[in-house]
Amino acid sequence: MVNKIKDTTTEEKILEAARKVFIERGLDGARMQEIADKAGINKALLHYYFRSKEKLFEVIFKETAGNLFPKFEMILNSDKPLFHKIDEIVSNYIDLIIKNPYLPLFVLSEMNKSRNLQLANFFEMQRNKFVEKFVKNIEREIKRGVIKKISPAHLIINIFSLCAFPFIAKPVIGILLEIDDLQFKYMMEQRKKIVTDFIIASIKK
Amino acid sequence: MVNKIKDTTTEEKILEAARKVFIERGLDGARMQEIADKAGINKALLHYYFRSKEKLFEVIFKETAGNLFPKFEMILNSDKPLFHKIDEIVSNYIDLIIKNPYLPLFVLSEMNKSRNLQLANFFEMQRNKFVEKFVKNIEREIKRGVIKKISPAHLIINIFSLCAFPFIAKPVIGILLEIDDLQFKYMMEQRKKIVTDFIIASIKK
DNA sequence: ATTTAATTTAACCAATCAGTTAACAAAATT
DNA sequence: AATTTTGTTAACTGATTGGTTAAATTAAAT
Repeated sequence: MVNKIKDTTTEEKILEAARKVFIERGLDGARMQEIADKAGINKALLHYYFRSKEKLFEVIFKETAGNLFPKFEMILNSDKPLFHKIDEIVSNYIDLIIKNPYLPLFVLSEMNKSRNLQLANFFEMQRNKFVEKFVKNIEREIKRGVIKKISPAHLIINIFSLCAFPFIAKPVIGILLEIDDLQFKYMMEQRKKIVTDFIIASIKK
Repeated sequence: MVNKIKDTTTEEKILEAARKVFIERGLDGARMQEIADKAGINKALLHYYFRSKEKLFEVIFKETAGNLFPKFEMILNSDKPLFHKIDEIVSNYIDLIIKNPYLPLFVLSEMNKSRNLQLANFFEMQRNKFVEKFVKNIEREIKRGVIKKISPAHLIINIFSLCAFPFIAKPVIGILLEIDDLQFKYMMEQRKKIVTDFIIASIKK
C-alpha cells in the first residue's frame, strides 16, 4: 500500500511534523501527541512507522545535523584565492542558517545533553575531509606569505563562530540591541559581507 | 529555625543541586526527584522552599543569566585605549566562560524555547548601559581615526561570537578537530590572546 | 470475488512525574 | 516546661505521557 499518488505520504507527513516539534521543543520537550496532531494522524501511527520517540528523534537529528556540514570541499578544491574561498564559505553558510535559523542551536543543544553516544558518534562518520582540507589551504597561504601566521584551527573556529553565533543568541541580541525580527534578518544579510571583510582584514598581510 | 551553624543551609543545598541538574538537563529534562537526591533531602522540601519546578527554575535561570552579563562598564569607563579595553573584555569574558562552560548554551537554549515571557523580559531590566557605552566608545575611536569604519553593533556581535561560540560548539569541535577535553581547555586559554589579536588586527587602521 | 497483507484508529495500559497531605521532629517562643 | 512555629519525611494522588492492542479499514495479490 505504498502511496505514490498522494502528494505527501504518511511517513513524510510524520517527518515534517516531527521536524517542527523536535526543533521547537527539543527531545525532552517534544510530545508524541503534538507530532501526531500536526501530522493529522493517529498517535499509534508514529510507533507503527518509527517504533519509538527516540528512533524518530534520531532520524530527525541525523537529517538536521547532516545539513550543518554542507559540502564545502568543492569550494576548497578550486584554484581561486583563499580570500575568495572564505567569502564563498561565509556567504553560503550564513545563507544556509538564514534559511534554517534554529538548526545550529537545535543540533548543538541536543549534542550537549546527548546521553546517547550513538548520536555523538554520528559526526565522526559524517566528518568529511573538510577540516583537513581547510587546514592545508590555510597553511599553504601562510607559507606563500599571503596571510599572517595564525593557527588554522583557531581561524576555522573564528569563521564559524562569526557565522553561527548570532543566530543562537538571537533573543538576547534582539533585546540588547532593541531590534525586531525584520531588522535582525536584515542584519544577518549584511553579515555575509561584514563577516567576510572582518576576517580578511584580520589575516591579510 | 534558620540554620546558621551548618556550613550549608537546606536552601543552599537545593539551589546547588538544582543548578547542576537544570544546567545539565534543561528545564524539560530536569527531574525534581534528581534534584532532591543530589541535595540529599526529601522531594517535598523542594516545594516547601520553592513552590514549584517552574519557580525553582526561574531562580536558577535568573541567577545564571545574570552572570552572563558581567559589569564591563568599569572597563569601558576607563581612559585606556579601546584596544586595551577590548583585550580586557575578551580576556575576562573567556575566563568567565572557562569557569562556567555550560552557562552560555544553557541560557541561550532556554531563552529560545521560553514560553514564559517573564524570563525573556528579565533581560530588559538586566540590560545595563553596557551596549550603549560600548557603541559610543567604538564610534568615538572611528571618528578619531584610530579604527576603521565599522558598524558598532556588528563589531560587538563579532566580539562575543568569538568568545562564546566555541564553548557552545565544544562537542562538535572535539570531534572535528580530534581533541580531548584537556586540549580543548588549553585552546580556550590560548584564545584569550588569539581572539584579541584577531579583532584588533581587523579593525585597526 | 476472495484472501492476504498493509495501514489506520480508538481505547487502553503502565510508568513517570510534579505536587499534596498528614504525621512527625526540631527549634523557637512563651 | 508547655506551646507554637518551622522544618522534614513517607506515602499518596492525579495528570501526563510513551507505548500497546485489538479491531476496523483499505489496498494488493491470488
